[in-house]
Amino acid sequence: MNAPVVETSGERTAEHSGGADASNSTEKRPERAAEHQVANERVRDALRAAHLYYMQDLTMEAIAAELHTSRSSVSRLISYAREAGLVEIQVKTPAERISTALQRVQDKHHVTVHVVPVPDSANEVDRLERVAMSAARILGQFFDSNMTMGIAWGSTMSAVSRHLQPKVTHNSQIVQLNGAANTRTTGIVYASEIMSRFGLAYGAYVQQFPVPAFFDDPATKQVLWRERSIRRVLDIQKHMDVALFGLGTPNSEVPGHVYSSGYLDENDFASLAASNVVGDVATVFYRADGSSADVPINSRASGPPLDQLARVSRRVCVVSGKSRMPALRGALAAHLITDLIVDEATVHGLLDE
Amino acid sequence: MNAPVVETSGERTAEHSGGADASNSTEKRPERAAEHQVANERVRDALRAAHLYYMQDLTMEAIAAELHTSRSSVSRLISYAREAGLVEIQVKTPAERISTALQRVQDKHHVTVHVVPVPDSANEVDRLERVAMSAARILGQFFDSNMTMGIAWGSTMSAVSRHLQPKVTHNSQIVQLNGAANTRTTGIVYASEIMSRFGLAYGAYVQQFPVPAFFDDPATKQVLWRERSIRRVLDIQKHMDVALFGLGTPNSEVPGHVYSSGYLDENDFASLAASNVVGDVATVFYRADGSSADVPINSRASGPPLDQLARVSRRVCVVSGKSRMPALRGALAAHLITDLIVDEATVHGLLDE
DNA sequence: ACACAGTCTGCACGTATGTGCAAGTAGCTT
DNA sequence: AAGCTACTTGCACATACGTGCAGACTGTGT
Repeated sequence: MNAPVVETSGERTAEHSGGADASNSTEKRPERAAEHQVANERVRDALRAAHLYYMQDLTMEAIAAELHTSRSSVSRLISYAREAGLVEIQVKTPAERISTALQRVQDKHHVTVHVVPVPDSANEVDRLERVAMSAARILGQFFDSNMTMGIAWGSTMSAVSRHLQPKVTHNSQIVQLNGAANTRTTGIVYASEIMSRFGLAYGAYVQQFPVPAFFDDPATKQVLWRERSIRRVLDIQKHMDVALFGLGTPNSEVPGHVYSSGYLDENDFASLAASNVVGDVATVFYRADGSSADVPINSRASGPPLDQLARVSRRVCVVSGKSRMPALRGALAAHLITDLIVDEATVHGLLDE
Repeated sequence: MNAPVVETSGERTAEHSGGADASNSTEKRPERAAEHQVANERVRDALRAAHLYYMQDLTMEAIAAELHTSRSSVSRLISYAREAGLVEIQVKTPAERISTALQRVQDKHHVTVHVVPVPDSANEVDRLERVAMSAARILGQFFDSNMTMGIAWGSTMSAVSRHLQPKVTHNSQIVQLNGAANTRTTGIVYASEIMSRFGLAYGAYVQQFPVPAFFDDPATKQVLWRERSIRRVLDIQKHMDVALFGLGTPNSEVPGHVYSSGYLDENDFASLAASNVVGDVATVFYRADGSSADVPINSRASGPPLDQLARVSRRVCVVSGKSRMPALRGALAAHLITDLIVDEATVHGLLDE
């Protein structure tokens, strides 16, 4: 009932041991019940151990004595508690520690900036990895029971998905914002993997969106968008509470997934250049001033129009690397972002205006 | 500007090193500024270290390299970050883990119960200490900027105050709910110490309440209550956002402070017995059914009437030890509590109804 | 009943973190 | 400028924690 479910065809990622699996769901078979009981006790003990450890500052040795077990088991219980999201750790930045320059940026764009410290020496890959890890942990604060989160999968989201902190939620769902298929693959495996990880971490239903990232013919999109199965997903997208996305940029050394995997051809790139495009969110392109109207490719894009996106109440953007700065400025201009998770160096670039 | 301030006469507790002190506040002397700068940098580094440690899972060794310092300094920075409340750790209990019996109690009394695990073998003193520690950490979630918290000091509150987790708040205040003076001492030192610790932990202003715990003559109270200086405090009490209190009980092996320190004489005890009193909150007594009308001593008590208390939006009660069970039942009957922090054994007793 | 696979446990060891101490540093006083 | 105090730093050691491994245990299939 609470296990994550992946709808629509698509491979299911192999899961880590211990996770409840929704498949084979003949319910209430006796072993299942016993298994459930055992898992329950484990959670019980983990919760108790975590409480004693984090709230009462006991050492694991002392906790072991109280639980009549070994210290190493306690260590494992507490690890489990953390992994299962029973323990939540936040680092809070007091308001007065925010530089006035950053404050000005925040006020101007109505955005909350979460700065991720990364040494200047780090390469782009490490940088992304670390921003993604921080983002994954911050995200838990934005998502809760009864909510819908839309995800614009891509290389940044893939990194985020690999570091998600589990959190128990009920009646929540994850919806894919843009299609994944291209001329070479159906893209479903890649996108599905990302989506599944989100679903698994939050115990949320996953709504996939089985369409190409870009249509060849806008008319096809128009037609398909009238299908009820597709409209159902579009409708969920329209009502999402949180949108999570990275930024694509045509000029990065580490180009977004969309720019490097056969989604676009030479004509397309020429067209983007002609329209002065600086970036995209979920396959929808925009210019430096934030405008996205009259960019030809957008009529073939599978992602939500930017003005629709801007109506979502929380819009979380994860950005790493200075090469995405133009894209970031454009996204801010378009008011696409309410919460920005970004590495230190990129923020500094942003402040020089 | 943000330093805690203790108003009204009363000794100031010696503070730990490093704490900003509000005394001698000739502002903007150059050393102060320099000192401030240094403290600022420390917070900056601590924040960064904490971020790298808790959000990015780096080892202290790695963080030391990034910060160009030694591993031991990083260890100290992270300790500092925790002590200063820059890091917040919560252990969350998923809803489905709450037993149905407890759920019933919660629903019946409109109360959220926070169960503190304590081994049955623990003695009353340890028990109190551990409940207090948990309470202190949970409390941070209830109190924030622009809020007023009322505190009914006593032995439980004293224990809580010793374990408070600092949290940065602005424009918040702590108000004392009942007087402290008795026939033997002014009680100010003891109460002031508790209050100060709260003020220090949250950076809140402290409003003391310099009256006796119990008046000899109700008329004196009536008169004093008309004084503007007193009415100012009473007014603050009336508008508090959070009330925090323990429970007194006449029949405990570890009696509440109020019962053991010369606040009451033999006649008083006889009177309490005659009225079938089972407990008190902030010097105001009540019976098993929660009623407090016509308990003679209440007209001489310095704490807020219970019906006034019950109008506060969040009312946090900390209880440890089965001996307080009758007092707890009474307090629940009187709807005095919205959040109950209590040890496991006592909860179990509560469930047997 | 037996063998097998999967899981859990405690031990022993290795790694990571906490802390007393001596030396160093900065600001203040004389 | 010297001397003082209060504080910070890194080292070396002490403690606490994480984890591979072998044995115990549980449930399953033959």
